[in-house]
Amino acid sequence: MQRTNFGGMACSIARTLDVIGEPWSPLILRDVWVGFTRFEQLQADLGISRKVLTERLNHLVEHDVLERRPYDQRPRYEYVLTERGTDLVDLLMVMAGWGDKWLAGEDGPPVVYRHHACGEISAAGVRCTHCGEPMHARDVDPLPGPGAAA
Amino acid sequence: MQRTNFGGMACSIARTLDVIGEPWSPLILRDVWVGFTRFEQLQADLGISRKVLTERLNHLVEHDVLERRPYDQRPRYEYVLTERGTDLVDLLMVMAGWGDKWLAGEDGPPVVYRHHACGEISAAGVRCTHCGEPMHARDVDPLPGPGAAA
DNA sequence: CAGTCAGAGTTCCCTAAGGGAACCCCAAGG
DNA sequence: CCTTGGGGTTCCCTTAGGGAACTCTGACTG
Repeated sequence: MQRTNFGGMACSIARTLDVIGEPWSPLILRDVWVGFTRFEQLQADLGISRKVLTERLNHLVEHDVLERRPYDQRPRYEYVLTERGTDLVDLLMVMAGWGDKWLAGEDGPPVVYRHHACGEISAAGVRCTHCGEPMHARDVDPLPGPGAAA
Repeated sequence: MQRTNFGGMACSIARTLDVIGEPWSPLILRDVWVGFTRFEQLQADLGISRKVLTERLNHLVEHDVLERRPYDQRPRYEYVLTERGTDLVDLLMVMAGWGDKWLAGEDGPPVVYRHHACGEISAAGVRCTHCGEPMHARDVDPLPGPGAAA
């Protein structure tokens, strides 16, 4: 194998990258999320090579992140987020937040997010699912888990 | 250019990918985070080609995610997270959470995280920085921001 | 003080993956 | 029955990743 396969590593980050770590995959998910769900739309919006788009879509469908389904009597298909894929949008929002904070420059962020619950333009923050307090790099200790390598 | 450059897109996700979207980059950051900070350590732990490791480290240093600094009188260097880099660990924790949830299988997660604030084994969750309520794919509307393309 | 050693890269060759353009297939519609 | 448009395939070319060998540098070692 030429490109190293991360899927077999005993690391959930590596395994996640095996699913969505290839170039373009997160942008494809972003587009599907915001409503560009068809092959031609994705190709036009992203400017991606059709060959690579085909490969990525197949990969994402195989890994149950997207579902391919017909939207017409004719052989026309759209791609929609599965439950797994919908969960990945959390990751996209955190990515967008980092880019907004560190890379947006003078003009400010190109896209903002209105949160339905409070109605405000806001951003995604990371918190502990147990106690609800902020959870950042220095706030945790990584420890071997049950699935650790023998 | 052969590999498409995402940095010029009016999208913070694309811009973030321009910084850490290449293969191996997130795993390098993970390793630096948990304490593998030197060239030889990274190479041995990841099994990455030395050539590619050199390229990735330079790229991450250029983008101010890592800092290269000497740790000896001899020409020996270690890589440490900058403030930008430390912020990126949020992203890694969300990635790990997704992998734990969807890819860990029977054995459970290979690594778990103990949160200092509450002392519990926990996970990273995404919440609105404004109101503190959960913030997922269906909870937001993306809208054009001040830095939107003309 | 020549020889060795370890860390931190470079260099080179080979293969595979991305870019781009052209081509193909199929079902409707005119 | 010819065109149109969505959704891909195919082909060729270039570049990026893998892997192994090589280099450079400042200690240590006898």
